[in-house]
Amino acid sequence: MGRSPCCCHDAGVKKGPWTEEEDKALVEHIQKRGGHVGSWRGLPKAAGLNRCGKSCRLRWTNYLRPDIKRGNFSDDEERLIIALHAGLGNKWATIATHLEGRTDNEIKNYWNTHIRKKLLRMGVDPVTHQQLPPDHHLDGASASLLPEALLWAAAAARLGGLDTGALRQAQLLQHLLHTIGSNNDATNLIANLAAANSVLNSSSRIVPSHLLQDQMNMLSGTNYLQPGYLCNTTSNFTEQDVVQQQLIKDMSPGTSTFEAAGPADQHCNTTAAFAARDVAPAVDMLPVQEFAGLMEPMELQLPNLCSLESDSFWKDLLEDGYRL
DNA sequence: AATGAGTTCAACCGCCAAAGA
DNA sequence: GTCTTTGGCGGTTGAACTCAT
Repeated sequence: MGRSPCCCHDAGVKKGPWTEEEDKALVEHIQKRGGHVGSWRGLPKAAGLNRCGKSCRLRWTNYLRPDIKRGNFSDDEERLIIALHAGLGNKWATIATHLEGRTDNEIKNYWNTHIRKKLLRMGVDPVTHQQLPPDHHLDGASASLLPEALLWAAAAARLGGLDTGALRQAQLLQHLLHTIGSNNDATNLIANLAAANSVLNSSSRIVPSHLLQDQMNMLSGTNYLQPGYLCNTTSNFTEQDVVQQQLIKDMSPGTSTFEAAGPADQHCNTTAAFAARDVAPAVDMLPVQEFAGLMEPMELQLPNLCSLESDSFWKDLLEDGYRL
């Protein structure tokens, strides 16, 4: 025999919205035990609640826990959710572990009510993160792996046990991905990916050659990196981004390539400007030299580059990518 | 002010893997 | 080793709220 049946099936157990009194009883009970719940099944009786243990757990984890952050999602949080969802899919609990004080339920709700609609308005499939065809009818093959997800997986596999140098490489790669996301020229993108591979660490490449080839094959048959996908996705918060604030300072107003960029890209603010100036060299330029020149000033700014995330964040994210 | 449509989000439902008996 | 429960997860619902007419 196993354990006794779950209380959830008991008749007379209250359901629906929680009252203030119930909240108070639950919080006081858990606090009395030093924040340790023990058995959720036994909790309602011990706390004097006519509720199912499962309902108590949900109420505590999604609403009453003291470390839950209230209020609107910040722009950084929104960007992080999109990036994590691109790699992890609907794994809300895993995504929630990367957003301090946010619950999986809250993130799921925010995705379904805000981000999902936003992406659809932009013509981006919120499931695959690929651009929808003009008629918005997806074919089955469009659910292929993302370039970003593939790169993350490759980076994670490559890094294994993280050290400072490897972490730095990952940060640079992350920034590169963000930058090239606003570039509409697949040829230049491939050239710069190859360059990045060479420059980041010539003795220990982040992106294995065969995966880079996969990227090239994928990009040649996809419209994922259409103008403004990532930069439009993030267009309402990149102004606050530390990296881009730095880039604004670096930009000279009369830079010809910036002025030559289309209105849509200019709308994408500094990310597009950065891409137009530095990451989209003519095909006949030497990509390695171009990229080396690009990375040099960035490396000096590294302490600010990923101010949003801690080292453990990156380690966790890379491990998630590896498990994909 | 009344009403209906649209939106939000707390809570529930059902499934599954892990663990206990 | 098998059966059963528990805890956790993702999907879904519906009451409350907001907005437009």
